[in-house]
Amino acid sequence: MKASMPIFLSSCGGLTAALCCLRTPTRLIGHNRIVPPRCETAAHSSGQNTLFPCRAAFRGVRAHRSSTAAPLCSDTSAKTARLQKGSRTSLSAGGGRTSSGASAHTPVIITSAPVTYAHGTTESWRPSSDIFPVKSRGGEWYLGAVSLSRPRRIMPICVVTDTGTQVPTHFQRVPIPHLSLSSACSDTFVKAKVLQKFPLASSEGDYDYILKTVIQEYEDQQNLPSGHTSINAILFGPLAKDFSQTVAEGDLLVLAGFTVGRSPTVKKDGLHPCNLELAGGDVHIYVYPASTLGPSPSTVSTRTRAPVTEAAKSKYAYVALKDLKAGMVVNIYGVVTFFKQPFRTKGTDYCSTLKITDHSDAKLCCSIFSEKLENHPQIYEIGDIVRLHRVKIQLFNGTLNCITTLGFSALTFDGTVGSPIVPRTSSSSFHFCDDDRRMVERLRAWATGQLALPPRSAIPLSSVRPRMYFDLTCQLLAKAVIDTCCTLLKVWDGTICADPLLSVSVEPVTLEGSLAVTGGRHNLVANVLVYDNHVEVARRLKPGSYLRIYNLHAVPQSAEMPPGGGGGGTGGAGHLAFHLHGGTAYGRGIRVLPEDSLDLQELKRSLESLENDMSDSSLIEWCTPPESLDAVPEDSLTVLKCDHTLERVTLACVKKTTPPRVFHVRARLRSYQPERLYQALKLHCPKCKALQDVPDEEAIASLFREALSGTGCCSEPWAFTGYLDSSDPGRKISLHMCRSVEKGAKELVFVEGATFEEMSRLSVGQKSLVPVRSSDGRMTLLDLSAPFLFQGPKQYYGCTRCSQVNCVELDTQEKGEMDERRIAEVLGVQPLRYVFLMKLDLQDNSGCLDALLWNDAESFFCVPASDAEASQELQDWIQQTLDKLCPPGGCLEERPWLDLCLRSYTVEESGQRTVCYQIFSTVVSGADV
DNA sequence: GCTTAGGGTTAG
Repeated sequence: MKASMPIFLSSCGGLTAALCCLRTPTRLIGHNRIVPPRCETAAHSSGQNTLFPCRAAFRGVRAHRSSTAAPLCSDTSAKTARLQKGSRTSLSAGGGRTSSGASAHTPVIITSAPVTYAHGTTESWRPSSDIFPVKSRGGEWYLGAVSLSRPRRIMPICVVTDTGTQVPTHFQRVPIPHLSLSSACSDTFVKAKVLQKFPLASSEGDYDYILKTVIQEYEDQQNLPSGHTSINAILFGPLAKDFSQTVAEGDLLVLAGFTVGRSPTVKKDGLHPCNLELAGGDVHIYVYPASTLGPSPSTVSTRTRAPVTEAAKSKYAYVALKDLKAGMVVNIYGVVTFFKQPFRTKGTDYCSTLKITDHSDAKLCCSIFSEKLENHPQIYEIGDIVRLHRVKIQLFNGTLNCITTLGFSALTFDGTVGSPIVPRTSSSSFHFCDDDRRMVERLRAWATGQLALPPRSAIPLSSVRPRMYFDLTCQLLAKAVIDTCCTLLKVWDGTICADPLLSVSVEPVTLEGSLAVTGGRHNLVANVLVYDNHVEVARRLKPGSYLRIYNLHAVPQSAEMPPGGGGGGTGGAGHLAFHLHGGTAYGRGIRVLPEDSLDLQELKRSLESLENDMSDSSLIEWCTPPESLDAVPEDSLTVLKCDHTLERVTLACVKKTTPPRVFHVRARLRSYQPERLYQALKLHCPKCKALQDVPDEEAIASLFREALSGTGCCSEPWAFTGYLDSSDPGRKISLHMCRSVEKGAKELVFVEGATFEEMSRLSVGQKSLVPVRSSDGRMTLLDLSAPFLFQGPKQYYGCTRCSQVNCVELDTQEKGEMDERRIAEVLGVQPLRYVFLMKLDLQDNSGCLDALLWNDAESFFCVPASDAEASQELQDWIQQTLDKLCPPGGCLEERPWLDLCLRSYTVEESGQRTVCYQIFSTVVSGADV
């Protein structure tokens, strides 16, 4: 006898069995087990630290991406000459420029290096259409055909003198921090200032010349995204030569037609991990000479901006701290020995408290008042050097201190000997000269020899011990408001704490940011609880930014926390939580460190070595905002039905996280198993979790034939028995009705002596037929590998393990109809449930992933599996659906996108843990209408 | 125009 050996689905099983079953649907697999997800409803309920990336973290990004074609320059005054709408520039061969519009509407750009043709040129022209295409229409510049002529050598570098010029509206600006290896470069541009231009170099490769330049995102946007704002751009060939001749440091560029490559110097220069490569005819560069630019945009810190004036001698006098007297208004220099980040006073201002000393060995406490945070000195650590202008010396409690007076300003410098002397300031205009440089160097050198100066207190997470107070330099990954006086910050610094870290989970919707970049690695993420006055600062922090948190307290948990309690914290005794207590004692506070801060070097090294350990894609994950996925214009063929709002992530991101988790992904269906639908239909025992194939008809027919031999008389007290002629001469088919027929169970008929084919024919239009055989004078069911119940076209199976059938004794007290469940119960049969089980091979731009379609498969197709089993029409419908999701023969790029809700979970089999994924809460479009 | 703070651990 051919019997189905089931696959078992229980709490200790594995995925492989199910997949085996998919691959070899008619072969029977025994005693393997599959784990259904332990966490059926909420991935974060397991107590693990789970994160659901929140859209809010990228709000700024989206806002930016939607605003295409921002004016290149803010000056769009009426003096800007423009072409009339629809007009076209043409230039005569004989000399003077002619235009279909008035001369007042002549474009004032146009250059083709090495000779620049600018507004008012007397160069002679003739029509040509093969030159750098520029067209002005409605006041905007387009890349399109234009008839300018007499090009000598036409290169795609344009010097723009019209400050109202705009880029074509279909071009989209990409902020440099958002560039990644996977960036789509067509119809995009970057807008950046030339920080550094290296000398033109000759090259032996495909190009004769090569030139490197460092450009920086042009800071004219509110909420400039965090990340690397400076990037290397490499120009090749004639372009490099022209760039060398045309462009100067300080110029503003608009670059289009570039490609993005990996920067080989990222470790050395600490700039963007990618570089821009510019070669060939697709490249277009608009150059806005520094002289034509207005004042620098003011929305972003100008900490690295070059001073406006630089002279050898200072026009300011600085007083040594030992020479200060009460009542003086002075300019001073000092080395910071204590400081508090600006905090709100009871008055109108923020106050920074600092204590400084200098080579005269005097000490001075300073109170800096300003209602603008940017006017406060940007002090990152003890040892920094400050220059304070116009402070008033006063006596308080017998000691001198100083406070700000009108005209106060501050510069801050890193205190490390030998490091670049770059003043930190928000002021666009400040005086800085060689005297200042010498003063900073002198104070640095002096401070280095001062043992009395307090040590710097920033340490990595790996050095943190329980109960310590310390300063942490870190990157903010995500944050969540806990209540009005507490905010949670999830941070990391790339090092692993020796003590286990407390894990704090919060409602997914409240979390802003993403932990995806950590790849789900344990003990990397510190949970910082920020209290009281620091909540205001925390509210302004953007995930991805770099922070220094001062006087952070490592607090070991005293006892095991109750599951789900205590604000979602999990972890046993000794797990470290980090508290930034209220108040400003010991300089407690938070400071955002700029991307290019020297103070971030160690952190970046740690994060870099982590990244090297992880796949390259992790970098791309971090650099690529999820909005790039949103940009996919196609509609999805599936619809999410879940009630949670999750940031959509890539499949690579899904694979990097630790289960259990829930994700939203958008992917294409590369293939699916099994290929034949009937093989996807399984029988599942809800009791023992066994999963088995639906027996094929031949096997069932064989069971029925075997049962014929046992036919004989039995002594069941049937209420009624009728007989039918069978297809075999002499064989009768008995139809028994039990005594309960008198009570209403009349549609339950026991059929003895029928073949499977006869049984199938008999069941047409019948409510409930149960095939039986006689054994030792008693009536019993057939082997449970055959259906135990026929209802019209539907056939029901029982679990051979869990059913307890002896003889059929149907002396029930039933009244009315019995459904299949009740019939099974009365017969002692544990019914099996029809289920779908498929493996979908998904792919997106980041990679591929196998996901099971199982528990939610019926709702995915909106077809009950038991109905599909009996309905050719429904099976055809499912097959057509699968053909739509994964058109046979088509290439992957042509396949539709599918929005999917995925859940990850772990299964354990033979001591091996495997991560599995299932599709949930997803419905094929139109299936549910 | 004046005031604010005036260092020195929360107690979650």
